[in-house]
Amino acid sequence: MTTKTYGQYCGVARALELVGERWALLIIRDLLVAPKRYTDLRAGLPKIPTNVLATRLKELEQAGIVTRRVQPRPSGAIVYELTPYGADLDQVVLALGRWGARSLGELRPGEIATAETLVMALRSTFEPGDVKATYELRFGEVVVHAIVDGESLESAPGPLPAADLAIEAYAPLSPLLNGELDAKAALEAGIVSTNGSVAALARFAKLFRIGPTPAAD
Amino acid sequence: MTTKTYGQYCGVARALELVGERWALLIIRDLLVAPKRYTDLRAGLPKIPTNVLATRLKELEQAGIVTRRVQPRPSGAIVYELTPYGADLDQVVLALGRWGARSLGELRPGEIATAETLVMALRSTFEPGDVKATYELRFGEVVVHAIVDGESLESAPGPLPAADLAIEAYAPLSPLLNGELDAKAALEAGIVSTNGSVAALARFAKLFRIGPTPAAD
DNA sequence: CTGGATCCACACAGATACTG
DNA sequence: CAGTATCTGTGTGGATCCAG
Repeated sequence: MTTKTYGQYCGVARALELVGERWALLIIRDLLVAPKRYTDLRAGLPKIPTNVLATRLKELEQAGIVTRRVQPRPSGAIVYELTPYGADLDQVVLALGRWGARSLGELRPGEIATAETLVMALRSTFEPGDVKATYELRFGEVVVHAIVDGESLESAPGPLPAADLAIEAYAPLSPLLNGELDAKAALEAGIVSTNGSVAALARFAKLFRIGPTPAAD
Repeated sequence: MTTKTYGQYCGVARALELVGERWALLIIRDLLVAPKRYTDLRAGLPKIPTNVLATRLKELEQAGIVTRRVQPRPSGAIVYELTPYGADLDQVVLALGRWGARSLGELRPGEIATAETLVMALRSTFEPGDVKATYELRFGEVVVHAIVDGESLESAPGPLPAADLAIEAYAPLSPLLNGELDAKAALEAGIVSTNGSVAALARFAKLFRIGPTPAAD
């Protein structure tokens, strides 16, 4: 947003001037998971017009939120990465995701779920405790993992072959993600399948606030 | 946003579809402080085109975020109020305000500070403790108060005559609001004046994470 | 193939005037 | 007070094209 100000001396207004334009926070969401190239961003946001993506990246770079880096040869690739300042938007994105997930109903036609979305969903619903465990979560082609060690969570795209619990989730994912269904019921309803015990699944569900009544078997 | 979707099965994307349009979160910010009439909203957002305000209110009402209520006679006034669902956006607005406040520099020409902004700034920087105190904060015409009782904070527009500490703040407010100046230095630099002790001011600064090194005298 | 730039059509925002 | 109407301009969407 170049000259489009809200005319308010206010943190909320300033934030919206910087990252309030269309697509900006979705680009940032994807960069919060990992640095990415232009093409990776396009792949994760298939509906973004290429000129809008290019414009946003320039604006975000100008605002000091994103840096554009050219990889050393031979790759020579151009990588977009969040600055520490931009990375501080994680709390904003997580709060938005928590709130918006409640309005997630059925997967609508033409709508996609990416690994970045699943990673942010896990991060936004994580509740620190004293559990130590590793998980792999699959949703069709999309595979992410989570490594929980007490207070800390590390979640990223990709499998985790040695995971304590591997979960296969099917659409609709929303009842699972926003607490309308508990883990045991989800298993029985065939919404998830797992190669672990129901107890392990319930522990997973509790860690990530999935399901209103995490049941142990 | 009626038919403008991001094509992503994602809480962040859904949230942005609901409240990501221009002015929407600023309207919500003001309604988080208190229910308001159309004219009150206009007064707090002088730069919003009236047709945009009307459109947003209709969209937010349709989305179940805002309700439109007609007061009983004789007032007959129309009041806009957040639903519980809409009120849950407080964490989003507070996170945005915290992040954006860091980019708040000088008060720019034509820019205004409202009571709603100050209230949200206090709420977003509050750190629970075991302090029990009341404050009145004045910034020109704008007056807000804060009542702290341990974990709980109640902050709203308007004075609080019996406040333990009354603070008069002058522009630029930003060094005070985003931690570039400590309370004692702010007092000495004439950025604030107070009818309380420096110790009380330092306690206020610490409660609201104002200033890097809350100094006691 | 990556990393964009260019062009066009249009919906939405901005500004202002007007009304029940 | 609480909006609607109208006009204009810019940002967005969508498609295509281009250079390294």
